[in-house]
Amino acid sequence: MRLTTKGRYAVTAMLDLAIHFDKGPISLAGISERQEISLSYLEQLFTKLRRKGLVKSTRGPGGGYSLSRSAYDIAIADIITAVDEKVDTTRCGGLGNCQGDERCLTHELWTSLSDQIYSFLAGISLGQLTARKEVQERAQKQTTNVQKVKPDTEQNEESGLDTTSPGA
Amino acid sequence: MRLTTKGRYAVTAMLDLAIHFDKGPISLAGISERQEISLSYLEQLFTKLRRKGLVKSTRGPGGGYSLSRSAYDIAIADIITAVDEKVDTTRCGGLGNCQGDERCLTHELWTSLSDQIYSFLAGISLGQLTARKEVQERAQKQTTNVQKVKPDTEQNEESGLDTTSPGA
DNA sequence: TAATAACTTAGTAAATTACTCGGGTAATGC
DNA sequence: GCATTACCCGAGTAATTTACTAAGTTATTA
Repeated sequence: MRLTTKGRYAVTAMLDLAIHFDKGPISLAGISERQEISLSYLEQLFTKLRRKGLVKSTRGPGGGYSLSRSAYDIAIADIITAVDEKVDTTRCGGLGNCQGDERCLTHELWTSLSDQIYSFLAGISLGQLTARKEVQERAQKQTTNVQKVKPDTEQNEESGLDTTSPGA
Repeated sequence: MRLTTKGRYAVTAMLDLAIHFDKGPISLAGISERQEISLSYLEQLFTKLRRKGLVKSTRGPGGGYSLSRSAYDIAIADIITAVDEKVDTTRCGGLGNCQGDERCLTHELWTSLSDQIYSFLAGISLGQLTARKEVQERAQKQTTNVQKVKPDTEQNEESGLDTTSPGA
């Protein structure tokens, strides 16, 4: 299976969306800040996620993205296949032409591994993840961290430079 | 987890070794022909496999490699970790510093996925694979195919050029 | 001592990944 | 209605990794 940072970023971003579901559309700029993912890269990922029907978008000021259905109806496998195209560990892409026209010695091994991974990721939903305690705690922390770095909305750049710095 | 053709080649080569275990040391040249893997690349892989103690080598004519222990005591996971270094799907390599010093939102998800994959591959031995019917059949075919291509041992290059060619 | 085959190191083309850049376009609020 | 916000889209690109080659050296056997 193709498991790269692309898939990881996509899942992280979708989880951010699921966590802030109650706050209306979530801007990519916000996700970018909280999860430290480049905005342009997020745009690419969300184009795919939208085309696969996992999210819907709202344009204009106050706009952003939201989940197209319940977080409990979106499996991690859905997200990864949406951005990574295929979940497959074989060389031949499951076609069985790994060695000339024939299957290679280990063809069946990789197909059953692929099945295994897919089942695992298909069995976990975004909703389940949001319910986990460590996820909630970390999400809380991320929100306050971002607020600390950007006190208001970067209107006056020197506002944070007091003598009593929050420091350590 | 890092699952590339490198790991796949290593498993295929080791399986070839396990299948021809009874024929004494197996040369990399033979594996290269049967499995269609570049000889130099095999040499690199077997350097790692030897250092990890999975195979032992015999130098000189008639030499080659053989499994260092029973094929039933070598798990697929052993082979892949030997050549790919790590079985891990996290970005941080399991260190937990995926986002600054902290863990990212999805850290635990990837660690449990990694565990899942590892367990699967640790539960399958080379010996189990050799026992499978389709593997045996395919191995048989590979041997005869190679013999057809190289009738004797390429001593006289023109020997195959008869008027009654074997053709289709 | 000549052939064989393991061993070793260095390098490299091709592919992929993870981005950036620059320009759109639709919706909203003043 | 016009500025702003934020989605939308495609092309390009630096860095990394993969898969592989080249060119040797060392050990063993006949």
